[in-house]
Amino acid sequence: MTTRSVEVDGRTIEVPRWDKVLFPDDGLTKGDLVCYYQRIAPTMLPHVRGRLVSLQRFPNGIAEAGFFQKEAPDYFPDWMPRWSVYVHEDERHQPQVYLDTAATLVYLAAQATITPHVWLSRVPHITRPDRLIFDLDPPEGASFEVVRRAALDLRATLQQLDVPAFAMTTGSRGLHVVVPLQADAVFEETRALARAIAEHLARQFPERYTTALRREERRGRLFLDYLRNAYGQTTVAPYAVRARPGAPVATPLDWRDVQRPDMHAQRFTVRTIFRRLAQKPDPWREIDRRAVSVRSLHNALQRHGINPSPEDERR
DNA sequence: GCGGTTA
DNA sequence: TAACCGCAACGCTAT
DNA sequence: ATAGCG
Ligand SMILES: [Mn+2]
Ligand SMILES: [Mn+2]
Repeated sequence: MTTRSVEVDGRTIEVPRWDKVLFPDDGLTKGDLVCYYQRIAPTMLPHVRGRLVSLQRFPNGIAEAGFFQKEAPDYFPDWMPRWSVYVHEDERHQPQVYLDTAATLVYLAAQATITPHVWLSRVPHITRPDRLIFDLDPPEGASFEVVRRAALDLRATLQQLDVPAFAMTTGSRGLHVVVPLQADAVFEETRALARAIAEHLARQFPERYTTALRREERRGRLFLDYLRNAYGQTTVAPYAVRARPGAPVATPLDWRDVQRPDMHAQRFTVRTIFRRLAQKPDPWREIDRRAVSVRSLHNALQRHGINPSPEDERR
């Protein structure tokens, strides 16, 4: 009927309901989504290859409820890469998909995966993250300007520590600030360091930032969210499409982009991202070459008197 | 989107 | 035969 | 114990 096949990496992938409109406001179809991921794959893959993925799927379009899916079902093709993952809550292992080639991205899009969310680590060392992330969203009622400022403040802090930092629009409300790591420590350690950095910045500007987990205690201040630095946690993949009107794309930025007063979380979309990439290459293309060891990060924090509180070092 | 379960 | 359903989960805090 | 939060 409306099923069409595409050829990717020498594989034939069936795309059911090729003409199904997934973004009603924009007229974007599943075919458009499939073509997007096929075209973005060369730029996107270096950032997501080997990462386990949580699928955010919308078979009936974004006007209907979607769902998340982590466990790889038996009906996914044999060639889709799977890794056995221990799930604490279930006290068992289960197969999950990790991203590998353009074909994996295209197959997931054909399954109406609008947004892949990825781990901070990669197969085979899934307990050792190669990313440290801060998630910055505007507090209730605040403008994006607050987020932009926070990202620049956080960058300044990291710069003082000689730690590389990269920024990305999330395509929804805020920004991610990302530090590339050499995957030489487990999540418990990286989360403690992220927390120490966040608490340091919140102490420096207590009227603007907070690390309080209790909502009520935040009182209009931006929450420096370090909590995603944990096993099994996912964040929106670089160059993923978001299930929102306009089909915004989570877009890696350079710091010049962040300095622009007109920057915002949904600045780039499926319809505009390739124009941007033609104008300037992927700002993150060197991110892995700049990875720092967690040991050096720890030492840099100590030199500056930024230490994990005793509570964080207990096991 | 699809497999499994229920009416 | 078709309608309906499920499909994620970590670490922490508050209750 | 369970529920809520990001
Ligand atoms: Mn489960
Ligand atoms: Mn966010």
